[in-house]
Amino acid sequence: MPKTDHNPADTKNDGDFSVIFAALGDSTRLAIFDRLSDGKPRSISTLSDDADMTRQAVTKHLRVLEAARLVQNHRVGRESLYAFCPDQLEQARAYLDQVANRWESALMRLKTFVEGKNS
Amino acid sequence: MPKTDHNPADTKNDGDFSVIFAALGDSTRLAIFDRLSDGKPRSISTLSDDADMTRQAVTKHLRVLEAARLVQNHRVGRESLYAFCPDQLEQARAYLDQVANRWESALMRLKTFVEGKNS
DNA sequence: TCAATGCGCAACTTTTTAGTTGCATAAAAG
DNA sequence: CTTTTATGCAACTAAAAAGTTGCGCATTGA
Repeated sequence: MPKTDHNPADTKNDGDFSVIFAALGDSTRLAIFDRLSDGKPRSISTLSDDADMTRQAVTKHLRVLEAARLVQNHRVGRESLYAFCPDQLEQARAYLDQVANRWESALMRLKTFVEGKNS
Repeated sequence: MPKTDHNPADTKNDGDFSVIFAALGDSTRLAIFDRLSDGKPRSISTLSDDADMTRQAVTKHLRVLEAARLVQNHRVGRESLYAFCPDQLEQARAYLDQVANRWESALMRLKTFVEGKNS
């Protein structure tokens, strides 16, 4: 019932990417990430100003983004600045490209198959 | 505190994309989506075989993917077949490209600025 | 016809996530 | 030195997500 067996390298293969997508899968977090993509680091207070929720809530969202390594944090003085971090974005893009390519290949095979039958 | 005001077109702008990412933000769903990218539609039972959870749980995941329009469903006989659906994948890719481009532009501006100071 | 297969629906439990409030502390600004 | 600003931590509530079980029904195949 569960599985034939459990290949350890199997489930962790895409589990990595799902963390990135999960982090982006909340409109508040996506808005923050989007906003930080202009390269300017911002403090928690600044990011909270347009967020119609408490600063604490925003803090939690920022930590989710940080845990997914989509943003980086460094403290300067009394402020905690969050900055865009491009690495995982690239990972996500590469993964989606891979999936899209697999789909394209499937389309091509189908096309070839159909054409073969018609000729 | 909450906000200066609430621009109606503002929050819904990326809320659309967050639905896609949320759907992919679960390792079970991402694995299913990944698997279907080979173009072959599969039944719920088939997809449940490698999922180490109940068929009902898989069904729920499939409906989340369907609601995000990442997969399509059509029933044939007693089987409910789920098939890959490329449209929203393209949307997600386009969005990530856009963010990446904004980041690149920011980098370029910074580079130009620094070079300007050094000369 | 009868058993097996594939699903759907509904009710339910468990776990996570989102968000809040209250309080304490460090840094800046006056 | 006092006040304001920016943050952190902890405990808490509320709501959504993940997953289960039980049952009933339609399709398929023997």
